[in-house]
Amino acid sequence: MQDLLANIKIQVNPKTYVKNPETSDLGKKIIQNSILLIDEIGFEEFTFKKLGEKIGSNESSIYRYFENKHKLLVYLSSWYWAWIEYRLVFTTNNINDKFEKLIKAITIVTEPIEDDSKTEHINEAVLNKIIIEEFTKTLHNKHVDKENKEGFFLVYKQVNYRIEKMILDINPEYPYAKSLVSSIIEGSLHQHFLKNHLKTITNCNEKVSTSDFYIHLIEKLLR
Amino acid sequence: MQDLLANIKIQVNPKTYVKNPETSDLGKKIIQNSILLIDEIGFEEFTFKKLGEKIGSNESSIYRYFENKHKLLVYLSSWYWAWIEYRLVFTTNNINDKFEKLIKAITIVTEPIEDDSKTEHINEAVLNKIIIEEFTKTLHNKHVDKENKEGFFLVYKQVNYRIEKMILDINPEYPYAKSLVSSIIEGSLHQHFLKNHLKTITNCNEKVSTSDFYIHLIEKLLR
DNA sequence: CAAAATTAATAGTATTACTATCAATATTGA
DNA sequence: TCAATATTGATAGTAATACTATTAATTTTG
Repeated sequence: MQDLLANIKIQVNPKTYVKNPETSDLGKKIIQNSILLIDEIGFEEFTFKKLGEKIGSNESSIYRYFENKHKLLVYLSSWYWAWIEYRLVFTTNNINDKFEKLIKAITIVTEPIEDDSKTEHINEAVLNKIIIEEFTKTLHNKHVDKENKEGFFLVYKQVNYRIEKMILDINPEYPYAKSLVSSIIEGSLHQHFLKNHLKTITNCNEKVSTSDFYIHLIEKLLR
Repeated sequence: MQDLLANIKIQVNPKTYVKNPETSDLGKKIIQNSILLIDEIGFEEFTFKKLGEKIGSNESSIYRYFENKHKLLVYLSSWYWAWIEYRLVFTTNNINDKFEKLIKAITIVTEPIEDDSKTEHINEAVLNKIIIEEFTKTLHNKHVDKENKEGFFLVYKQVNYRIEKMILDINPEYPYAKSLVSSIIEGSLHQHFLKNHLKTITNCNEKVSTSDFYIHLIEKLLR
C-alpha cells in the first residue's frame, strides 16, 4: 500500500491553484510546510508571510501558486479526500460480503490516521489533524455555491456517493442513505474534534474509537 | 409559549461581552442588526464598521459592547442554545412516555425555526440561519480550549446532556449516548447546510425534513 | 550558453481590527 | 432641577493583513 501510493499522483482540481505546486520544489515546500504551520498556529493566524518566513521564501512567490489561503486550504482538503477515496476503493475492492465492504469503508473515513506514508512531502497524520480542525471552513463561507459549481468539492462528494451506493446495495429500501453517509463522514470529524476539545459530549477517547460508534450504528440500522 | 418567552430573559455568559447589550437601546440594536448583517454578507465579511454604518452608530461604540466579532458570534450562539434549551425543557416537561419525550427533544433541536416570536429584538428564524452557516466557527478556532474553560459553551453542552439523559433513560445499556446526541445536534445543522448548498449528499429537502431522518434513526437504534 | 522561466526583494495600497482622546448628549440621583 | 456620571459619537492613529506591481537575481531548459 505504501509503495503503491508512492507511485500514484493524487489529482487536485486545477482551479484551486494558480500554478500546480507538484511541479516544483518550492511548490512542494509550500504544501508540506503549510500543513505543518496551519497545524501549529491555526488557519486564522496562518498567513502567506509567515509561511514564507518558515520556508525561507518570499510572500509574493507563494501568491504565484495560490490566490489566497482559502484556496490553499481547499487544495489541501481536496488532496485529503482524494487520498481517502483512493484508500477507500483500494481497501473495499474485491470484498464480496456487502456488509463487510461497508464496514471497511466506514472504517476508512472514521479511523484516525496513524502515520504518514513517508514517501511524500505530505504528512497525512498532520493533514488529518488540520482536516479535523479546519475542513468545515472550506464549506462554511459565502463562496460555497460558486465553488461547488466550479467542482471544488467533487472528490468529497464522490466519497459520499461511493458509500451511499454500498448502503443501497445492502438495503435499497433505506430512505436516508445520502444523509446517513454525509452525517457519518462529517460527524466523524466532529467526534474527533470533540475528543480533542469538548470531551464531555462524546464517548470517543483512547479506548473507544469513533469507528466503533459508527460501526455499531450502521449494524443496528442496516443489519 | 410566545407570551411566556416574552417574559423570560435569556441569560448569556457575561464573559462574552464587555457591556451587556440587553441593558440599552444601542445594545439591542447591535444584537438585532448583527444577526441581519451576518446573514446578509456572511461572518467573514462582517465588520463592526459595516454594522456601525447599518445602525447609524459608531464603530468605537460597538467595541464598548463586544471585544471583537468572534465574541459577538459566541454571544449570539449562546443566546440561541439557551433559547433552544428553554424550549426543550418546556416542551418535554410532563411527558411521561420516555420515547415520546425523546422524539420531542430531537424535534426541537433538528426542526427548522419557522418564525420569530415577534416579541423581541431577536429574529429567531434568521438567527437559526446564521447558526446553520456560522456556529461551527465558534468552536473551530485556536481559543476553543480557553473559551471552553471560561464556560462559553456551557449551554450548548447542557442541551447535549439533557438529551443524553433521555436516551439513557430509555436504554441505560446503550454505550454511545453522548456521541449519538452530539452527532445529532451538530449533524442536524450540517444537514440543513447541505440542503442549502450541497443538495446531492443529503436526503433532506422541502418534503423530507431533517427531523424525519433523525427520528427514524433513533427509532431503529433504541426502540 | 543563451533564452525563458522562476524566484527574491522591495515597495506600495486598501482594508481590517483595533485603541485613544475628547466633545456632545443622555441619564440619574440628591 | 441641576450637577455629576455615564454613554455615545467623531476623529485620528497604529499595526497587521491581504494583496499587487516592478525589477533584479537566479535557475532551468532546449
